[in-house]
Amino acid sequence: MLHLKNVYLCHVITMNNTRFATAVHIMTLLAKSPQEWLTSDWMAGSINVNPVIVRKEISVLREAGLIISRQGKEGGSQLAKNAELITISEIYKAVKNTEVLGKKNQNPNPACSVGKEINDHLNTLFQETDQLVVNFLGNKSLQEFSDQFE
Amino acid sequence: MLHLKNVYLCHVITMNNTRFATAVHIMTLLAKSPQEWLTSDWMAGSINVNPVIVRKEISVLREAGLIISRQGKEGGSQLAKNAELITISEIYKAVKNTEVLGKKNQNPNPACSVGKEINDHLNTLFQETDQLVVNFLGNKSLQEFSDQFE
DNA sequence: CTTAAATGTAACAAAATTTATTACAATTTA
DNA sequence: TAAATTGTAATAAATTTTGTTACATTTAAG
Repeated sequence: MLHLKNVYLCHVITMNNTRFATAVHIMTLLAKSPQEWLTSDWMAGSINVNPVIVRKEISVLREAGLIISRQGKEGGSQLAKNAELITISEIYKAVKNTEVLGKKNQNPNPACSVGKEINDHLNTLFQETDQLVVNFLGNKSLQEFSDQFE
Repeated sequence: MLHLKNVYLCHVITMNNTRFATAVHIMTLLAKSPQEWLTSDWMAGSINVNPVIVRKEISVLREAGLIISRQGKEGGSQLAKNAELITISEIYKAVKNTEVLGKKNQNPNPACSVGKEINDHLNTLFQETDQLVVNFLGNKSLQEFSDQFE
């Protein structure tokens, strides 16, 4: 039997979370009120999550160049560019932190011919799948998405 | 000795981000040794995870009709059909229990026009994306995948 | 008949990740 | 100066994922 002692090294942040849904919600709110400076507290009330969660996600979207913010009284956030010019894939790429097919096992057995190569082949498959999703979302604009709402 | 009927209920395998990777690893091992009965302990040694994790995943793959198992001494698992006839999407669908774009927020504010509709529109987007991935993986056979290994 | 090796799976424990909360400095307007 | 807000660190709570133990059951072989 080929049994290695298990080593717990996995610190990969995964995507079993609401970050994409939260980010799309934020971006839709901003797209619906392009002239206003929406506050994190107000957006948190629409999403129904803690305002600090919203501020953290805004921080990520801002670093991706999708949002601008201003501090202080009368502060808030706006889209950095027209919603026609923002694709859903930009939002996805900003918040994405794992591949769509999940994570790989960390220490497959190198003494086994399958264990030795599996992660190389899974990497190829996972990356191709990610690219497919990015291309798909790249054809959808934030404007189109937000236009669906009444 | 009590002879209780051994009923295997409550199959809830919780969300597992390495589940697809583990399942593909198992299926590749089986595809590489089509006439052997591989044991869960041996496969666990190749993947380098706990044997019970492997048995749980085998149970799911068996229910999906992809694997057959036999118990007792000399027991183990085999593919239920030729690797040419198994697609990667079948493996994906068997183990998948979340959408590729993640989770949705559970209680967006129904008093907000965006909060009220967001999950309907996200559902459409998430389902379309899932279908895209399934179609992509449906064009790849297990045989092709395992043929990549030396 | 007995023993050994394997599956099947429940129950529980541990680890990792995600989400929420608290606190407060800094910024900005009035 | 006061009020409202962002930005972020630190930490706690909740949830999910992964691992472990235990043991009934099944099967082959001596």
